[in-house]
Amino acid sequence: VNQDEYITVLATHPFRFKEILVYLTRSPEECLYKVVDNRVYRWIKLVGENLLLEIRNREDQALDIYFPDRTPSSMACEAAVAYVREWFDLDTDLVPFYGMMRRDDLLKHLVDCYKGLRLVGVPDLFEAAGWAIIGQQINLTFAYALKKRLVESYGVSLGWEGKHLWMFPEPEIVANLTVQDLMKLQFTRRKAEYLIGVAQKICNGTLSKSRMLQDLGAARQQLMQIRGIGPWTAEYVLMRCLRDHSAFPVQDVGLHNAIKYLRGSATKPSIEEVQEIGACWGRWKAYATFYLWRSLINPSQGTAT
DNA sequence: TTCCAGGGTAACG
DNA sequence: CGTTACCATGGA
Repeated sequence: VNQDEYITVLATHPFRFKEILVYLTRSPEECLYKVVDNRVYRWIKLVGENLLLEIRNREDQALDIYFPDRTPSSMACEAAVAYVREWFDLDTDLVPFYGMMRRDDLLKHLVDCYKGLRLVGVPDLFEAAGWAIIGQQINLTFAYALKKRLVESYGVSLGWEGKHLWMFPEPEIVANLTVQDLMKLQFTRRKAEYLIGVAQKICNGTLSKSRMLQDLGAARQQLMQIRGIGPWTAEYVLMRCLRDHSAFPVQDVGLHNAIKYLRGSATKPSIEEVQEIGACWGRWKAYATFYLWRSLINPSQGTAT
């Protein structure tokens, strides 16, 4: 391909890129990708080089990937396609998920609102685990601020057409930081220790995405044994990085709030209630959770009126 | 001012 | 063992 050419990637039906864009643009503080005129820009790391992607909608059921930075090799093109398919979960058949939603008292109102929305992933393991650790216990505003400081302090910035975008720091860099380095960015001592610890495990090969993908049950066990990774963080990584659609972060406050709003309730559900509700979602717990997160962006939709 | 945030650990009793 | 304090800041 040359710079004016592109690759078309098909998605299973139904697919709505617009819904993905709503999720991608939920925070103006996001620093790892940019959305301009309904096009998504982000650098991805390949074997020996970085590649800028521009992702555009194409009719209803497909995306076009452009390469504004340079003409990639055919191998790089394949990697880009694989990345986009994984990032936006283009290959999942959502029909059975919608069947489940329509039978579910809580979710049935959301099917028509968000039809075609995919579970947006975080394909890079360190980015996924790091983001989860950063997000523990603090509000999303502060979480995005912490991530931005980390990225702009220890990540790499790459430019194009006068603009620039950051890449999440390499685990090799973070593994060699001190707790004090991260505390300067307003990480708590604990958060700093957790993040550095996970970076070290990824560096020395103890923690590997490809190995965890071979056995998701074993992956859950391994994640939970890591200091700083409890049940919520383990399920979060399974859900967004390892693409386990049955992963279920029961402790998630966002999930609790979404259930509260949809029920028109004054109080959040107990953990036991969330377990009970989630039991009806079968192998789609992660997808159901993601759709409920989506409902928090525009809380007016989906509620009984 | 107080309380809660997309939790988890360590120190209690 | 179950329970509690603590983190560290922003927003409601």
